[in-house]
Parts: sequence; C-alpha cells; structure tokens
Amino acid sequence: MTISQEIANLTEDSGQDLPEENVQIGSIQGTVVGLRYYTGTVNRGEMVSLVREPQNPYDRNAVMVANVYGRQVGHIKKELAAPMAYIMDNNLARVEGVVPYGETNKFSMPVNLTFWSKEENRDAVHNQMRRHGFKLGTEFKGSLIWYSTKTSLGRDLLIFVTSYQLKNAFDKLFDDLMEDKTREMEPAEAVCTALLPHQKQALSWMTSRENSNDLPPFWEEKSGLYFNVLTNFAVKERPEKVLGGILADDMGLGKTLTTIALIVSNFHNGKPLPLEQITMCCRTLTHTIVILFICVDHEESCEPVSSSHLKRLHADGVSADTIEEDAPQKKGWLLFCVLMQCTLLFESLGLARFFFFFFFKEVSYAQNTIKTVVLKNIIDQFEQHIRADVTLKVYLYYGAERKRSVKLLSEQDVVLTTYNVLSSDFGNKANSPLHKVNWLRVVLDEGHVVRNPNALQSKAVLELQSERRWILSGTPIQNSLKDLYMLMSFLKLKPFDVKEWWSRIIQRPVTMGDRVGLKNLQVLVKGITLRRTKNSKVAGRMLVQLPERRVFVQHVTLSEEEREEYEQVRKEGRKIIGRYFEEGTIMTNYADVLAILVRLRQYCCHPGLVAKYTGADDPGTPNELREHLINKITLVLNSGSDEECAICLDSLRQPVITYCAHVYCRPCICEVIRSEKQARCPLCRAQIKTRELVEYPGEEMQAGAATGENWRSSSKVDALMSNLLKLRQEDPTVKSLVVSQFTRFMDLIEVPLREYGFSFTRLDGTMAQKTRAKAIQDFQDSSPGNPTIMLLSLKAGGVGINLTAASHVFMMDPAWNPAAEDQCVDRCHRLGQSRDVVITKFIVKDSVEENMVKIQKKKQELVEKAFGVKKPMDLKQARMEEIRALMEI
DNA sequence: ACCGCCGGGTGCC
DNA sequence: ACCGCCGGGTGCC
Repeated sequence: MTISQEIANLTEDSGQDLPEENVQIGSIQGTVVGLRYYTGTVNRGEMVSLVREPQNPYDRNAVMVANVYGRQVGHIKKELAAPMAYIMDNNLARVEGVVPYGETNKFSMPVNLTFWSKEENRDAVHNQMRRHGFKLGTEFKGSLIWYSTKTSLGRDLLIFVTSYQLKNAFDKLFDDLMEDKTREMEPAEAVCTALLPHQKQALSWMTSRENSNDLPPFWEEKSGLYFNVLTNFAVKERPEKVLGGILADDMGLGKTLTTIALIVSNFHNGKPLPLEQITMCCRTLTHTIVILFICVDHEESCEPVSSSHLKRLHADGVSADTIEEDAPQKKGWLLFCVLMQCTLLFESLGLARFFFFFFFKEVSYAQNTIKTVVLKNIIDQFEQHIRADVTLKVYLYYGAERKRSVKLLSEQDVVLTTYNVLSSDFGNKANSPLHKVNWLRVVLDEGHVVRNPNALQSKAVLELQSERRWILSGTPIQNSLKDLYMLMSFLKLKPFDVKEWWSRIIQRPVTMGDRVGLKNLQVLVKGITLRRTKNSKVAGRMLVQLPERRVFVQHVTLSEEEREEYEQVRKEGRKIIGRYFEEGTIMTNYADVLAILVRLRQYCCHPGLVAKYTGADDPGTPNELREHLINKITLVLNSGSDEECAICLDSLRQPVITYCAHVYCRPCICEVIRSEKQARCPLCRAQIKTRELVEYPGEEMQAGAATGENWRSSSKVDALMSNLLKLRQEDPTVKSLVVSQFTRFMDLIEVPLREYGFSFTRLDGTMAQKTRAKAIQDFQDSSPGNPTIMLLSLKAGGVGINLTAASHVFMMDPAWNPAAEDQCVDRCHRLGQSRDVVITKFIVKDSVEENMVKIQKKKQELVEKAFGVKKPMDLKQARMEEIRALMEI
C-alpha cells in the first residue's frame, strides 16, 4: 500500500463506481421511443446515457434516454424498461447505450444496450431479462468502440498494446500535435521581474487561451453544426468557451510568476489590469474583476498528511493518541514541526537518547498556521514581482476575522484563500461570499490536490462562478486518471465534466488499453495543457540548462588549543542542559539551549566570535528570568545564526520573542494566537498574547570581534585561506562566494583576505540597498581590479540576487535549514552561470557541526517519510506512472 | 407511423 | 351486426 493509495482509499468511493472493474456481461438491442417530444438529438454511433425515472407518473419503471449534453432524447420502450429498471435500481449492472443507426427517425430509434457489472451479477441480470422475455447476447462489442460505426463490428479494436507500443504511438502523436507554444509575450509594465523565455511563452499561451474566441478544443463548425472531432458528437448550439487550462510546468519553472504576469497583463480585451500608480489613476471597473487564487501547501509537500503518517511518526516513539482523526492533515504537520524542533535540539547536543523524551499532550493548536505561511509566500511573490510604484489590491481571505463581504471581495484585484476556507464557507450553506462573486479568473494553485470529486472542497471549487479557470500543478495526475476528471470538471470542458462521459470516452478505454482511448486522452490533455520540464527544449535548447553543481565537504580538525576551549564550553553546556532535563524545564529554557548551541557553533568557526558568556545565573524573579532569556535569544539572533521558526520550519521572518522566550515568525505566531481561544506557545504551552510578543530589534553591528592587533586565525579560517590561495594560483579570474551565518565571522575573515592581497566585497543584511547593489555590481564585473571574493551572509538579500560571476562557494558553517544553503548557492548557480559550480562546505570534526549535518539528513528523511516523496510503487501505481510519463505530466 | 391500435361506421354480390 | 371489414384518428413513459 502506498501512501497515496491509502489516501485514495480513504477518500474515494469504491466498487460500483469504478467501471473499469466491471466487465461486459451482455448486450441487447432496444428501442428509444417518444423522440418527437424531446429536443435531444443523437448522431450515428453516438453514445447515450440511460437514466432511471422512478417518479414518472405513467410508469415507475421508466428509463429516460439522454444524449451527451444531457438533453432528453426519449424513453426506453416500457416492456424493456421494466427489467432494466430492476437491474439498475438494484445496482446489478450499469447499462450503457449507443445508437447504431436510425438517428434521423422521427418517432423511435434503436439503441444498443450494453450491460456492465461484476462477474458475480451476471446470472442475476440474465435471469431478470429472461423473465421479461429478453435474451442478452454478445453481438455488440459495446460502447468501448462507440467512436466509429465503421469499425464498431470489428474486434480488432480491443487490442491490448504493450507499454512500448503505447509509448511509440504516443511519441508520434505528440509530434503531430505539437502546436506552436513557442510564441513569446512581454508582460505588462507593472511586472518588474524579467521573465525568462519559457515564461514569456507560457504567458503568451495563457493569454491566448483566455482571449481566444475560437471554439473550445476539439470542436469544429461544419455546415451550421458544431462538431466534436474527438467524440463525433455534433450540436446545434455553439459550445461554451473554455477559457483557461492547465499550466503543468515542472516545479521551479515559475508557474506563480507566470500567473502573476497573466493577472496583471491580461485584464479585459487583452489589456493590462489598470493599476493604481503612485500618481493615482482612476480605476474604472466594468464588472467584477477579482481573481481568486487558491493555494495549498507548498509545492514540495503536495501530499496531504494522512493518519497513516501519524502512525509512522508514532513508530518513532511519539504518542499520537491525542490527535483527532478529523484533522489529521493539520495536526500531522504540526506534530511534524514540533518533532523536528525537538530532534534538532537534542541531537545537536549529543543527547539523542532524550529524543522524543517528552511530548505535548495537546497538539490541537496552530491548526491553520501552515496555510498562512504558504499564503504569505504567495503575497511575497506578488510584492517581489510587481513594481513597487503600482498597487495591486490583494486580499487574504483567511483566518477567523476574514471579512465575509461580497462587496469587499469584489473590489479586490486578487483574493487569496485556501481550499479549507473555501469549503468551510461552502459548507455553511448560503453564506459563502466567494460563491457570490462572479470572478474574472479562478486559479487553483497546486490544483491536483482537488481530486476527489465527492469531497466537499471539490464541490466548493466546482461551484465557483468564473469566466476563466486555471489549474497550476506540476503533477496534474497524482494517483489515477480520475484525478484528471476532476480537472476537466473544473474547466467545464464538455462533455468530460460529466462523470459518465469521462468514464466511457476516456477512463475505461484507457484503462482497458485501448489505443484510440489513449489517443483521445492525449489530444484532450495536449489541447489544454502547457507542460515543460526542466529538460524540455525550446528551439533545440534546454529550457533551463545549468552547469554542474558539485558539493565537497572538507573536514576541519581543530587545533589542540581550540579543541580544549571547545570541550570546556561543551561540558558546561551539557551540564546546564542536563539540569534542565532533570527539572523538566528544557522547553522553558529554550533560549538558553539555543545560546549554548550558538556558542558551540561559533567556537567551530573562530573563538573570537564568541561573546563573553554570562553563565547560567540563578534566576531571580520570573520577570528577571524572562528578561535574561530574551537578552540571550536576541544575542543568538544578532549573531546572524539562521534559526528556524518552529511553526513554518523555515528561516525566521520578522522574528518575535514570546514571553516564554521562544522565537517565531511574527505572522506564524500571530496566526496561532488568532486561531485559538486560549492561545498557548507551541513549544512550551505557556499562555501567550499578541501584545506580549517582543520584536527582535534587528541586526545590529556587534561591538568588536577582535579584528585588530589581537587577531588570530582559526583552523577553519586557515582551511579557507589555503583553498582561496590555491584557486588564485590556478586561475586568478575565478571568483568565490564565502558564506557564513555569522556576520562577525565575516569581519574576522576580512583580515587575512586583506593580508594576502585579495580584492573582495561584502554583502550582508545590514547594508543599505544602495551599497548592496554596488557590491553586487562590482562583484559581477569581470574586468581586472574588481573583487574576486564576496563575503556573503547566508540570508542576505532576496531570492533575486544574481551572483553568477562566482563559480566557487565556500560554506563556512552549516545551517539548520538545508534549503537556506541551497538558496544561497542558487544565487550563483542559476541562469547565466557558465562554469561548473563547486561548493565546499567546511565541517569541524567531532563537533556540533557534524551533528548538524546528520540532522540535515535526518530531516530530509523525515520529510520524505512524512510526505511520501519516495514511495515504493506497486503495479497499479507503476501503470499510473507509465501513463503519467507518457502524457508527460 | 409506408406501422399497430382504437373505436365508429357500416354491412350480400 | 353479441360479428368482420373498412378507413380515419392517432401515437412515449
């Protein structure tokens, strides 16, 4: 059982609803009567659906016949309807109809009826029919081959092709169908980020899909009728436009950026969204133009956490009995975060035996916090990519205090919310403002998470009124072809938005290995999807082609003197922490623990980094204790250490300190407080209040690491210098980034750099915007005399910083968060980098640093375990993977 | 429906 | 004439 299957089993209906598990148990020709009373028409070879009509006043056995568009065609003749009604009502079989000929008849027409059911129902069905004088035969191969009357008698269509054949067939098709998706489009001026070529292509494609007046995919106009080339259906009415589609680019290709560009670039009539300039231009809105952006967990963690994950964690020694089943997702996350935090603390102290020593009785807080973090990320993206002098009205429809005003929502340019909020509003019938607005555009971020059509959130999504609809997803098919059905349903791509037709035309043929079915699926997906992977090629060139990235770990041995000092600090630290354990106050003394850790890490880098240790003074009054701890944690943060927020597990943003001396991102902890009646600290369960949160004052320049005459080197600095000197000797043009979390360490490194005549520059969080830009510019300039080394603080600057001039990165000290290190490397290993990038990580042997590396790995494993990133594949799964690979989705 | 069925008109050849 | 036959009216469930 894979995790995704477990989830699927939890949520999906079974048995009767899976037609692919049914077999054809017989068929018979019947008659559709009463044609002249209804408007529904059919074509030769077209499928019809049979619907029981128990309320019919003339015959409670009535079986109504409808065409693909749901228009009634007629009824099944009453004699036949009688046994059929019994079979249908008792779920003995599904009956499907195809009209083989006589499509122009005025009064009645034949219909080939095919009965599908489980083998065990075969006799019951046959007997029931026989009792009414009907004999089921096998003369029709059934609706599987509805699509061509010419071949409907042939048997050769039931060919089960091998996956190899499938792939070949697909590749061929793919070439034929490759439409031009390479046209580029410039975004509106309000977008300040330069789009990459493939993003401009996506923008162009999305824009054309929104503005096009063309018929929806697969429709053609033929002599006054609208003809669906995919299905052979024809209708008189022009089919409804499908404005939108699926943007299924791989992770990291910038789906969000492209969508933001689309939002501002394609408003009405292909014109950009009129944005408020600083100079105030009047915004005239002709109709509701709000865009709903629905987002869920971050891309990497798209698998919801199910109760099975909790069980896994349980196996690691954690009691999960307090976790209610109804919200396993949220609680799983939370549990996960807390565990992570504990792991880090204990393991880094070599106290692994205390691993999960304690656990919180109550983990029901902060249920929604993680969502906030994701939403916050998206808002950040808007801020990052939209020019600062234009105002986009973005409303975060989230949290208990969200304003449920249709008017307010209608006035926004963008409304962000989560699937949870949407469905909880939708559940409270008649009071869902999101469902009362006519949106211009609805975008489902990570749209594949909405995949079970029976789930409330799916229904809520489907009920949204919108002109244009988009699905963003790196993996639109998560688990089964059915996932796609939900997406078609959302896009209102007729007739696939109705389960029966989706099943009969696509789902069943494909699962049975029918190649025409597969072809149709391909055409269908291709027509509405833009999908590129990192390996996709544009005009023969890789979409994103990056040079190699190699990581080396260089172990550093401390000198005897350094080792002595280190051991002494470690012993002291263990003593103090050991006492906290005995007292059971480890979490209340969190700040102290952190401070000890930071000191150890600093010793690994350079003894001169370490601030004078004040010792674990006996606390006086509780207030004094708090003050003491707050000072301590401020010290930790001031050192530049990359601490994590225990709620979002990411690097701290706008850090605040609680009275109980725990540090969180302000938005994260505020959300916790908001969502709880009696807010408690996630780490120690002390009561917390918003007004008691203490702002972290921000990085201050620390007085004097000894950079003057007292300067001495350290083993790590020596290791760095020998690397740099060797590099310079080999190739003087090579540029390097020297990265540390401790800004004062950077001060210290400056000394030998100067001494050896290196030209260097520096970038850290304390620098003014202007100075930073200058530093980057100088460094990027390759002309002689410009710096070849940049001292970079791990968290300096936004994601956008471009340091491609560097091809070597020296990570001076490990971070808690591997992602932070990766992001840092990304600043030079990105588009524009021409050389291979070599990353050297210095790790001090037998030290807290080695433990941190272990933790990084463990954390990765835990993440994988919890989110099922690496899951074993069984056969069904493998089949799914195959299809997914074939479809390139 | 160029059918079937119903029910009124009609009634030797 | 309590039938047969004719031909008009009519027609899903």
